[in-house]
Amino acid sequence: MSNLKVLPILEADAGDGAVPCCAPLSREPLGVEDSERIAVMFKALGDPVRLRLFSLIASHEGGEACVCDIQDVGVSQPTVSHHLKKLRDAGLVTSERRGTWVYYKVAPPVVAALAGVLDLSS
Amino acid sequence: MSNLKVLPILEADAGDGAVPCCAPLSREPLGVEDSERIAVMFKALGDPVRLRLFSLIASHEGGEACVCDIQDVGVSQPTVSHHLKKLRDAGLVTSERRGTWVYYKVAPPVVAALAGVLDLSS
DNA sequence: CATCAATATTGACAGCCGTCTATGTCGGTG
DNA sequence: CACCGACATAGACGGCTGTCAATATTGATG
Repeated sequence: MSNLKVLPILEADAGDGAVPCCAPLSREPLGVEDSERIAVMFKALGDPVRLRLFSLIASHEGGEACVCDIQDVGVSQPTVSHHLKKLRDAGLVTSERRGTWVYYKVAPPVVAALAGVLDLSS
Repeated sequence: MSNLKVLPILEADAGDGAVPCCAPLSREPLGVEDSERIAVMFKALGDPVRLRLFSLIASHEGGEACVCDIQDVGVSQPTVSHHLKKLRDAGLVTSERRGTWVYYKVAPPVVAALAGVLDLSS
């Protein structure tokens, strides 16, 4: 059995605990290119509102959430939309329109990548 | 045996894989307070130069590095110093003066906290 | 004490970022 | 087609951030 768990969202997607993006932080220093790519993800999570939005999406039933479910974070609706766009541009979430509503969910490869950076692969 | 590894730096420090700071991102939404505290860490890692500096410290022999060992990241010396201060203010690293040199190392509780946020505790 | 090497601090400046209001777009409904 | 609700985009604005050159501080060394 696997003692190693990542996000539930990921478990349904792939059984590998492999590092999909780059070397772990603690093994060898990040190259310039890797650091730029990964910093984009950390930067996106580096705002309290965005972190809460991401958390709300990740913890929502089914691993996805409608904007209307998560938009009560203390800022205006356009600001929420702006932050969700940033999360999407950073590759952390994906969005899909279904009728009137837009659903966001955590992008599967991403959290695995972050986990890999923190050295969880072995 | 433990299938679960965190940073080597941490392994020597504590055997627990417990969550030291807050609920994992994927289980329940982060509170306002938690999100602000954790966002500080992500934000500090959200700059390519700081991420490289952190990686250089984490991957350096003994888990610590002198500034002179890691300051070749393409920016001026004051800028390196500025970034190291930011990492320290974010609680990601600690610094210690030994003679002429200043040594930085990864703050043990921190990476465990980040790992906890990404849900690696169970 | 004078000097040097390693690191930190200060001050300045351009550019990015988070926020808002106003407005646009798109789908559903009558 | 007209209207409404959900969400996105545009534009503006104040504040923060990354960078540098210049200077200060701190410890070792002669």
